[in-house]
Amino acid sequence: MDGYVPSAVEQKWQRLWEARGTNTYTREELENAEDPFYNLMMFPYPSAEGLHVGNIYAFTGADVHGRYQRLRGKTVFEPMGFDAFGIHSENFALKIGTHPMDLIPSNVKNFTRQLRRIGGMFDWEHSVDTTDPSYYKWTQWIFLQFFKAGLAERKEAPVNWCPSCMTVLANEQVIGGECERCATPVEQRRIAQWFFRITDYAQRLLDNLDHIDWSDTTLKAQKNWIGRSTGAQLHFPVVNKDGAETGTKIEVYTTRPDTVFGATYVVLSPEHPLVESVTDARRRPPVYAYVDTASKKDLVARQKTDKTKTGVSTGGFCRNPATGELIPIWVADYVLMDYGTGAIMAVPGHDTRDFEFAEQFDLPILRVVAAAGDNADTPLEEAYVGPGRLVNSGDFTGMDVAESVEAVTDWVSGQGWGDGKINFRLHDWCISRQRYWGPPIPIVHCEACGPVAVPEADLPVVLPRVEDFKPDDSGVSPLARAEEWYRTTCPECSAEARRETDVSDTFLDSGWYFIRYPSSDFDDKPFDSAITKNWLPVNTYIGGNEHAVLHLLYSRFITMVLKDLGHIDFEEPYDVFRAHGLIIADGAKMSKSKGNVIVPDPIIEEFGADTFRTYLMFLGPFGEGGDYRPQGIQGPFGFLHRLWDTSVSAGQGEPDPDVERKVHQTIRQVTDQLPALGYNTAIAAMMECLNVIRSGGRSAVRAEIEPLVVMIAPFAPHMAEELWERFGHEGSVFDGANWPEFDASKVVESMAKVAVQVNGKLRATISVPKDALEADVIATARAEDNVARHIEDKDERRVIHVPGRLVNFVVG
RNA sequence: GCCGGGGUGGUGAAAUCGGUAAACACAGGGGACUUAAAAUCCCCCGGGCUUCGGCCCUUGCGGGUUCAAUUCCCGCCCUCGGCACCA
Repeated sequence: MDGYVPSAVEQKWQRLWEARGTNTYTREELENAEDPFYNLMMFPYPSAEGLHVGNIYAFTGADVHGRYQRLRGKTVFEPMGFDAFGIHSENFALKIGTHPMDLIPSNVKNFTRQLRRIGGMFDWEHSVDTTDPSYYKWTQWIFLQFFKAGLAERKEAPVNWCPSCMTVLANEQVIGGECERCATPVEQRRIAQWFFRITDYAQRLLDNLDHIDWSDTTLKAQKNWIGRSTGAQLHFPVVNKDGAETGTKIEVYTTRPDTVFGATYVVLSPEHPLVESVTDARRRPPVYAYVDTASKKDLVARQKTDKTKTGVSTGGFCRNPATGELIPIWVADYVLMDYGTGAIMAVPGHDTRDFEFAEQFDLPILRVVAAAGDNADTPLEEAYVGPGRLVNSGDFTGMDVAESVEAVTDWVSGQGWGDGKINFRLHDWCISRQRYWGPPIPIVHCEACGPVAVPEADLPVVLPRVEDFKPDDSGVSPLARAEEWYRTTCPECSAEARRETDVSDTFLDSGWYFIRYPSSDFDDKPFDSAITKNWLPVNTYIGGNEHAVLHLLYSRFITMVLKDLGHIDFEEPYDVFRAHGLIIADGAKMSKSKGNVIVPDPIIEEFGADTFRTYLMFLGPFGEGGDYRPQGIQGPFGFLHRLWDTSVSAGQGEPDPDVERKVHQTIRQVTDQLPALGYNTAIAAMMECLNVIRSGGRSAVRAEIEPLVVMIAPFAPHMAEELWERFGHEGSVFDGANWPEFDASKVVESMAKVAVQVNGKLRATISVPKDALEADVIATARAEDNVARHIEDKDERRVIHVPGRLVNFVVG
């Protein structure tokens, strides 16, 4: 008998798959595919280190799903590509002094080699590389569709700026107000940037969450991120020194319009346009100084919540429209310009932030909500935000807060100084990056015509190879130094003009790649409509929850817009999304600094890809991740060896009835668990089954072992192919609906094991016929020595019988 | 602070429409086979007590509901991930 040699089997089948085109499709095959199943996984960023275990874990879990669908007879399209633009590649390239245009291709090559080695069912004929001009040509095309539809606009926005690195920093690169690399204090700068108007779609992005089948945690993350809140927008009239209205009104947004009677001051954000006009002449120096300081702070420090509140009085006043009283106007950086109207009515009695601020600056705190047991004069030790009744609130005094929001809003809008309003936390999507390594934004700036779209026929706007791509003090992209590149003529008036020198965000690259995959061989269009119709939306998308918000939200948004513009006929890109867990080592996230990074190549070398895949799927629930322990791989390794030995030595003949029952039970369980991504328990069930088949050293007949070979195929595809061939089948196990069926009549047990308890404590276990009468089961249970001992001399109060599970005697 | 996971043997974990807690596997121990080793097969493996029949305790902690709670309810603690003054 020949033994299992993983490397030989794996090389053989990887060669055969490639030669036969087992996993690749031609254009005609994609057009005509029957029962198509688009199995998508999040494409990787091809780092210089190569694939890490986390990647392999995610891809294997997704590949298992695709292979299972294929064994069920679906035509499964499972593409793989590379998300290779962006700041990570660029910083790494700068660090090692290699140009990203040289670095990325070699990383991609290495990734491809590793990906082939783990035995994924990837269609390499339909790969994408976001840095390839043939791909980003269409990323630019998408930008143009947004631009033409009025969904892309240029406006000033603050960014983090490190004066030492001379670069724009992302929020996560600012640690404690300092640059993560050089510890220089970070400043804020205002730069004109391109935005996509995702907030126009906020409500739809939220509503659709109700009818897509996604992991619950992901849905919740999206919901929170969109952050819909209902409230009201109120106007507070500004008054002059004599108390007369100036005609200017401060718009505030509040979710608690019912507490307006308790608004004892108003706060403007430092960036608010009314700051200047409401400030009293004598208060200008401190107010301007405060605004100046606030604008210099980096964006992260600006939003820190644990610092003590700062602010400055403007000396100006406005009228609380509910009480008619004059209240002061302050400026404070705890009010953010980007949310609501950039101004708030402060209700210190019932908002913790306002309370804190009022204490700090000795502003009046008024109670307008009383909890049960409190009255209008009960002093407030802290802001009260709970339920209760309105007090000190004019005609509304006495009303329950549960109804008061609506009632006050109605009153306010009747009075004409406000209206109900819905707000979203979601901001417009800033897609500009003042960086080099990304697709140039396809816009030409012309003195006369303003920003003009590059004609689609002129795409792609190729990113030029510039050797000096280091960012500098200008705060604009390194492309702004490539004069021969950016100088051009206006597509509309032919005057001298200048190209946009910002590149776009990588989330734009990854926002539509799944649409490109099946059409990746078309040069003349981003996607073919017939193929797109046949394959999209994606059936199952598997990826990490770290992308629960941004990537998934942006790709939903792009899909929605493409639908509205008539390019596609669906608006949600992924029917099913499942988040996988994180793989950790020694109870901690893998990281170089901890020295617990698992390098996959030597493991595959030693045990083979099939064992590695099976182990990764076995070590914990796929949705939750697990702890990688090097020794644990012995389990699946031994299991696959035993499965091999059992298969190659299997004889002909009738299956043993007990073994056959176990096999059918196993088919049922695995068929149940695989589509639900219950991989670890499915593998355990197969191990258990093999243990029964081999128990006492018995050898199997083929009918007993063959279903197991097919069921292990998603996990150990190479080995399954080899054994399938040795069983005498033609071609690949994955060509055809070869998944085994279980026979319900062969699953049932004739005897049931029943637990016998006395007062809930286990006293015996009995075996009774499955269809035994209740009276007989109870009689058998009562007759057990150890049961009889515990119930004699006692009152029997109740007997509980759960058929097939237990009998419980309640005595006392 | 808020949102979302999660806390079960020496270890990774299973079992959550309430019904025998610890399946499967790793590590460990014992045995069979072998000249030997590997492989394979069999047995033990949460803690304590035991007259070897069993008994008691045990799913982060404290309460509760129930004949019965890892599972449901209330109040805590710890931990991981995400968000962070969102008015």
